[in-house]
Amino acid sequence: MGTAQLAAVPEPKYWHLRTVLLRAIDSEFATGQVIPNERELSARFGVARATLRQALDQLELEGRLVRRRGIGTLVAAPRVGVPVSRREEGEAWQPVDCVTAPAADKLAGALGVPAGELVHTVRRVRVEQGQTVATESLHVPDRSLEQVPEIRLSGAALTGEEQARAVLRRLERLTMDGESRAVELGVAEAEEAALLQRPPGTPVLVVTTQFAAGGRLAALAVSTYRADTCRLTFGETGLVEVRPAAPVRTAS
Amino acid sequence: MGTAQLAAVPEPKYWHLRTVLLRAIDSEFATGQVIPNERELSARFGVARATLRQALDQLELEGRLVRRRGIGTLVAAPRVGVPVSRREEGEAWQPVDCVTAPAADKLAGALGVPAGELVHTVRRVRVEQGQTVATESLHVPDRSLEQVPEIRLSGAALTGEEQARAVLRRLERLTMDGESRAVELGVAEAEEAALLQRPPGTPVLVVTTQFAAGGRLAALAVSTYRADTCRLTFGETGLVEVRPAAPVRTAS
DNA sequence: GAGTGGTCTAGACCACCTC
DNA sequence: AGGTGGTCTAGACCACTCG
Repeated sequence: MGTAQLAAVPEPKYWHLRTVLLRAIDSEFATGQVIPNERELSARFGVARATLRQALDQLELEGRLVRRRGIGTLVAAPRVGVPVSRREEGEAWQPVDCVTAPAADKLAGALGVPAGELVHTVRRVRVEQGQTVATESLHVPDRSLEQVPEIRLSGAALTGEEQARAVLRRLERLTMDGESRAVELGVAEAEEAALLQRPPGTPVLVVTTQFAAGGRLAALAVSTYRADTCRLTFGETGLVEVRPAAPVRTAS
Repeated sequence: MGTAQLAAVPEPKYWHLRTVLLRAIDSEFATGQVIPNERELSARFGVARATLRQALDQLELEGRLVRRRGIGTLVAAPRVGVPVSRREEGEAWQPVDCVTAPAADKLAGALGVPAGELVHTVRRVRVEQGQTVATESLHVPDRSLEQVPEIRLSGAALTGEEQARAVLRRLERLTMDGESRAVELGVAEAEEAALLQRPPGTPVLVVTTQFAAGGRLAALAVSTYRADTCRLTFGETGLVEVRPAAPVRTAS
């Protein structure tokens, strides 16, 4: 008779380890507390250090652990809820600099303008609770600002940050029809990783926002949020205070 | 792909490898094409297989590669845009089953009802282009449906799927005030991973949706989307087509 | 059976931090 | 100096897929 053996295969050691460690940090450790070091844990569980690290990698991806070189591995704080919308974001984002240059092919295609068109790219960072949680490149074709009077402060050369503020102020005067967003998983490359104070390869949530004005694409923002510390929130804020602290698994 | 030199420098080998491989799959390989196997690549680049795998891990996390045991490593197709909203989702989700049980502490807390309250949990999967891209647990406290007449089809016992459809139909008749969403990174555990046809530990985008009716939380949905293949889209759909990406070719 | 990716080991050295 | 996590090696065996 057909004996269907589905669970005949034992689960990998690193996955079992993850489960054990997850229970441990949920019950025996407090946020911010340092857990035993990797060499001790691997000895205690009787596995190679690489195997233990595989389990820690998982928990770090889930935002449950933070590893600090030279320090140790800490239990992570719950993720911060970060509202994603143009409202009430004014204070959250800090302009860093701005470059104005002809658009490369790829960027021009994404903006729907001819290659070589002049585009302002504003770089901003978002700081939440004293920590940089996101960086953004906001691309604004110069033609989008044609109707908006230019802002001239002085004859002196503007710093990058001043240029950024000038572009943002002009953009604010545009009446926007709406926004369209996409969210996907990515990794931070060198420059972004540095701004986020994380090593290259750090997982990030990439939010692409299209701003429409006059039925056309007026600007494009590419924001990258630290996936380990951020929970992006959308829609009516403060609808219900309830927050599912941990992912809710079915209670069968 | 060419045998590139590894610059002996500050950045880790695996990160440099990732860059080299990324350029290669962008320029020399088509979607769906199998790249050389790990042992050959590690030999060609003069690194240990584990190091090469670290680079492939990154590219897989970015959704650029797909690894299939026994087959090889393939260049992934661009991510699918998946609209996230209650509109036009009717067809996308397929009910699987439904369990009705008293809420455990954690779930009750998330729903804002007393522990032990009767809660319907509808399990659904979302199929896009023939592939399961998401699973969802939709939690509906029975008290939310009090005002909606129960649907009685027969005296016979209903299958899980029939129960699910019944709950969904009743839920549809509620007038909703709005929805509030959060998106964060997670990993799929055993059951979810199986539904998504992926191994445990697979990165997923977890979307938590709160449905409000009458100023109260009427239902809570926890949806997990495959992070490797999905790009979640919000807001006005079809505003402008987003997708800078790279030239897409397909292997025959 | 041959080839693939997945897991695991037991080391080694490095970069970073604190004392 | 001593401890931590980060990187890297050179193997080994396993699970899966295919011809």
